[in-house]
Amino acid sequence: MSVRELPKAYESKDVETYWRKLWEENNTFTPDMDSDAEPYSIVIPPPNVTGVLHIGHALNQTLQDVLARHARQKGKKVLWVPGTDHAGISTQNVVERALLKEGISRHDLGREKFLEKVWAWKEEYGGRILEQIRYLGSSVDWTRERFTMDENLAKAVRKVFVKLYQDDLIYKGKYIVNWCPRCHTALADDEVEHSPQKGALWHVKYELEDGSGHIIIATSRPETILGDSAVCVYPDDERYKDFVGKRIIVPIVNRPVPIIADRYVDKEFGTGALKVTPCHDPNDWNLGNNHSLEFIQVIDDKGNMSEEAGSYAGLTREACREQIVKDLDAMGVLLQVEEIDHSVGTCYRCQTVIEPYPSIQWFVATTKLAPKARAAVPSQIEILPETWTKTYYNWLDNIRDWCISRQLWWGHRIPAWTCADCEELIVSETDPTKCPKCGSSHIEQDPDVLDTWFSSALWPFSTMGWPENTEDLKTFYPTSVLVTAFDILFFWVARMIMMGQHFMDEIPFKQVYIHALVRDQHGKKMSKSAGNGIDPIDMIDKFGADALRFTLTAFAAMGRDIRLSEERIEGYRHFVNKLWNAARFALMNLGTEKPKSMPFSEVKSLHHQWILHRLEEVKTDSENALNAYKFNDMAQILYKFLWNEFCDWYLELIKGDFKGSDEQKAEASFVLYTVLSETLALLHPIIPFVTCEIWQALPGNEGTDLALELRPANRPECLRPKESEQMIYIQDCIGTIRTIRSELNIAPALKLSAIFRPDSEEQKNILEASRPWIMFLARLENLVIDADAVPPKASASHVVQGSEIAVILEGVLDFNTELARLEKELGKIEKELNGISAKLSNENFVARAPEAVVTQEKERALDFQDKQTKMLALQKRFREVLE
RNA sequence: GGAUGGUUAGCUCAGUUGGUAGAGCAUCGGUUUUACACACCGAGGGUCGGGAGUUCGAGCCUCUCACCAUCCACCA
Repeated sequence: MSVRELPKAYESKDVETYWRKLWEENNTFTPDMDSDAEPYSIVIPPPNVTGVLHIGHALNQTLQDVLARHARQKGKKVLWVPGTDHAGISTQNVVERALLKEGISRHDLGREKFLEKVWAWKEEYGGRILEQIRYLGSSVDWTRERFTMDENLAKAVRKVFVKLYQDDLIYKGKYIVNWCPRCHTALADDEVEHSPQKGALWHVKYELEDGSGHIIIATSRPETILGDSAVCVYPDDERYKDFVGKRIIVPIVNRPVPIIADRYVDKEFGTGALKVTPCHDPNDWNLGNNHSLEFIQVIDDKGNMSEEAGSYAGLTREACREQIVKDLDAMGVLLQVEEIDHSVGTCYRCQTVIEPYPSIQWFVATTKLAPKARAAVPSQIEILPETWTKTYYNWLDNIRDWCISRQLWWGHRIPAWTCADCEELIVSETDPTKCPKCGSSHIEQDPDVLDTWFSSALWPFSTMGWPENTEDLKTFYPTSVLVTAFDILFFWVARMIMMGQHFMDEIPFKQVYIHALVRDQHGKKMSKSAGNGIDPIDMIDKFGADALRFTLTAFAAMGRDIRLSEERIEGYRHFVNKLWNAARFALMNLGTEKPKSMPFSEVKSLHHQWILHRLEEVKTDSENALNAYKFNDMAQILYKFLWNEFCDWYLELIKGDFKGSDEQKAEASFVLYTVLSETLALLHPIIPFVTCEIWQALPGNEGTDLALELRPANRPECLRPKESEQMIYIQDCIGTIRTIRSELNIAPALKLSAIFRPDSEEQKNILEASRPWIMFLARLENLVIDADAVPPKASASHVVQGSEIAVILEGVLDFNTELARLEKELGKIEKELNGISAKLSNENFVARAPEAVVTQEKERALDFQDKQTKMLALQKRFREVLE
């Protein structure tokens, strides 16, 4: 590779394409298994194979990449596993919809043909989201790409299922489950989303069979009246006490049913009497079992009224409700319609209203696995931010068994068979050919597949080759950290912990970092349907991947959601460009030779000492920030250093050096090269493309890849707090003159004269040494440094750290303006002094505050008094000019 | 109903054992100072949601109220 020169403007597109290709062709991010380095591993939260990269993925990817690249820089053996999830319902829906456009349903094709179609779809479009992840520059190991339906992962799934079954942790049974009539499958409790909706309570009169009275029942689902098999009241309820044990007539169907009593009923709600429909409500299901009631199923698997519904059979549940309400009204038993707000469960994939539906399903006894998973936090697994720990506990403490069977075709088919002859249930890792009990070959595999999250729960070890005891597994399990959003804490994180504990005898990750959800400017969750989404690919096209990455990193404060807008990304594009131009400036001055290195102890000039000192601080601070997962702090520390210190001051200060002596040039070249190189390395985890591009353009780096370089080591000998303070003093002096210029509206081109009156010998020396900088940066033509100098009356002055700075204004401007400025400044000082003296005159403060605080306040008071005295003198002098 | 987070400059947000309120963007004024107008120099702008308490001292700790989010549970 030859040296590639930096064009005048940063062109993200070409640069990103170049490096992406290079990294992939060289397998740059495939770990060296022979190395003895400390392992560091992350598994990607596998996005749905149907997915399109959204901004949340981009955040998730960026943070993981920052961690992975940083770990690599620390010399660790890093593995970051990429892959996708087969996403049962979503994918099946997508393919079904596509087929429907051709007028074909999956039933027309049959299971086998349909699955072929899904696989074909996956081959064609399933790589899309990984393709998009590539655009972000994620340093994953592409040679280890996984899919939850890969052969080996399927093997893992079967082994896990069989083992859990043998351990009595998987069981099969008939239960009322959440059923999506549109997707035509069961859903787990946490796959049901509750959304508030306007509804009604219909008050319906039920007559007692013996004619001795009636009970008014309030129901929000009148269509289920058809399936009523009891009326339930609270045991001691005065209103209904005498009715318990009698029979009551269900209207419409005229069915006599028992009146039962159960503490489950809430006396306060509605009329305090509950109609019981065991087949269509989970609570009623329990009542039905406990009280041995009749189970009458009036709604079928498609959400339509069944044969049991008599004349209503065939109607949709919505149409039936309408009709029944009319009929009840006609019969005169509908007494009242009360509007209510309640929440309705909907399918998290298609938003169809969930129907509680009794059916035979498979369950994982998560109630038994939960206590151990709970105990792992925080002793073995640290959840960050810590506040999520409580949420995690809360969920596990209230967990119910996990329904894992789905009535879909796309997914891991349940490895269970039933013998048609003897009804033996066979659960096996390998496909059986005959019944082990009766020897019959008439065996049928269970038609259901497993919940997508079942295979996802195995992801940390299945991707590494389990159940084989592979090198990957030995080296990289448990993984170092899991980075994810909180919305899948339950779906995924908790279940991975359970499975890891059960099958690996070890937790799957040591830390869980929960990052923010990305919202729009108004705090709304970004979504395609709301139309407020920011497409990361668009942003990359417009501003570059680095700009997007830096933005996301800078916004990733712990425990807070991110409100993102395009302007923010554009803003950080400026930062990338700033870095680019700083590098161009450096290259211009450095030439083509790598500067000759020198011992840092021989770096004598104040500005070099200062920037090297600051670089050390930045190394430490940014590292500490990242170790604490304070990504935003890390980004900000680097941003400010690069822009406000390196560019705004250091590059300006060395302009003179490059016009100066050979010695000056050599020193400046060496320090500039060092600081730029190391800053690039520090920034690299956040903005890999631009830093790599600049790096390879630096003399001596031809053909090298910054992604493979170690993080610059600390150099304690470069820490020079004292010299750093001195540099800041010089900056303050220059700033003061600039402020005077600006406030008095002095043309920038006009060169001025100034008198500095240092407060000490030390200050004098510093000022003398910095004379060229002050003259250049403050645009002076004449500078006197002398404690005894007397500034002319016509001058504007200011006090910096005890030294007076006077800008001579001889015939330059309006003196009233300067007087006004002085007065304003004096006002500020007085306000400060009042505050401090109020404190110091407070006996309690002096007596009780720590001595250091009191001393500090006293010193501040002295400083301000000194400043005040000097400025009052100036004011006086100035007034004399005006007279 | 239970829980969590938030309320700080016009906007988006930092603020680490309580000790001088910060940044970026936006605004305003000025600038062809040979890396960068995606820039440079400078300025203005906050009774830290309301109230009470603890303390010498509160953006930070306690209580309370309000509003905005979010999660969990759910009543027929």
